Amino acid sequence: MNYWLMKSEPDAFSIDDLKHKTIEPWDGVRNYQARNMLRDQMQIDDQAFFYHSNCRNPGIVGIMEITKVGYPDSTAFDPSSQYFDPSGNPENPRWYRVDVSFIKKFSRIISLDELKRHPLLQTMQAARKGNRLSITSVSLEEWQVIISLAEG
DNA sequence: GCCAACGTTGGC
DNA sequence: GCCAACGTTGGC
Repeated sequence: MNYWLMKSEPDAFSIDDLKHKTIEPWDGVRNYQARNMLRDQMQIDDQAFFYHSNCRNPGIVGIMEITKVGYPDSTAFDPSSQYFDPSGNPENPRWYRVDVSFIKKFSRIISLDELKRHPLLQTMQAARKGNRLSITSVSLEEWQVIISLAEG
């Protein structure tokens, strides 16, 4: 079982949007490192923190789970999609997505500032300065610390 | 293969 | 809106 952190801009898609859907394809990821995780590493029942980025109060807002392993992201082949990639080729898909589903929304945001300050979270990739990767892995230890912050 | 120019992410 | 920190592109 793996743990992840996945970013979304709440103006585009928030934890409250996810809450109202049974299954949601996590599409539009156009970065090779993140693609490799989507395609090769994520497994059914893995859990992921939902992170609100590029907003007034960035941070972790809840939990979701992976409900379908990586499969081609068809938005890359759809000219009407904002995620259309004109260099793409359906016979040899470049971009992948997984399906996720809502587990819970935290009663408070675990802010980026709090992640950065916590002594046990200094190793967290998502909290490092300059980090732009929209999907990062989370260790079991980091996961448990954050869960205790959210539930404490 | 190098690297300058350019584009994007995302905190602030 | 600014800009640091990347990732990508393309000339050479």
